[in-house]
Amino acid sequence: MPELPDVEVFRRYLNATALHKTVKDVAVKDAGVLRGISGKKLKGRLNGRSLESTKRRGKHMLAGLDNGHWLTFHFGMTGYLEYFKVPSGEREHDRVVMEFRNGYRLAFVNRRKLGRMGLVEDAARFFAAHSLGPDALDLDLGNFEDLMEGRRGSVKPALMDQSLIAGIGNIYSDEILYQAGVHPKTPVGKLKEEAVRRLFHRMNHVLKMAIKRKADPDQLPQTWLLTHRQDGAACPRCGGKVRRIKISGRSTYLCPACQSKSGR
DNA sequence: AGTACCACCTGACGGC
DNA sequence: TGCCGTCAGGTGGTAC
Repeated sequence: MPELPDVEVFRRYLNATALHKTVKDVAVKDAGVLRGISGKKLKGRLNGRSLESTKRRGKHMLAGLDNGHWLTFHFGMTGYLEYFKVPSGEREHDRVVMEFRNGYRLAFVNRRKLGRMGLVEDAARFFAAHSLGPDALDLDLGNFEDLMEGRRGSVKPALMDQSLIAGIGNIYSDEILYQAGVHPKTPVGKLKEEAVRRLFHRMNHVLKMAIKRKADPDQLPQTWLLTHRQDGAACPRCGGKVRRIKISGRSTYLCPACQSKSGR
């Protein structure tokens, strides 16, 4: 699930729920998701503190504590946040749960344990340690053109390279390429100037629209490829067949009729 | 520099 | 029904 739009939705969710509340206790249900800190230490550092702000870069989210330190979240493929007072039923995938003095809890939920949480003093150093490039939504056309300039491989791996541009994953890279009419295997160097511009504009459009629709696939336009990710499905634009191919082991969906390798 | 593959995890689904 | 392989939107490390 979590690419840039999803993480942005989580960030706004935390802003709307768990800010400015004093932490009473922290339950680390699975220390395996922690990085760089033990469960005991995390607990000690959070108790009595509160979350005062949030920031996001790509798929990473940080929550600023009232002592200047940062709680870090990465959601992996199945992570999300949930704020609640009374647990409804079994909560077997909660990995870390913070409890506040008001009786509410914020759970870091992660079915597959591919997500990560940590605590750092320096946000910039954290981003650097993960080799994160600029956030996809912080770029202007000139930045984007500069990043593509001199890039060697195919365009899809470039869009997904977090050290180049942070935030775009498998799903949204396919969507951006589809809307721009560019084949995912097109070498970046072969993209016409006009195609690079289209990619930039579609990137912004897709990410912003997805955030607006809460990154909920059910609310995303039926004209998008996203809602037709199935081999043999009808392309919403031309009625041709959507195909699934593999690019470095990841499923890639495209409409071969709409997406040309020449980059047009 | 860029790509492919594996590992890390759990669960859903289709075929037999 | 049970078993098996495959697939799923994440990253990090290694090998080429």
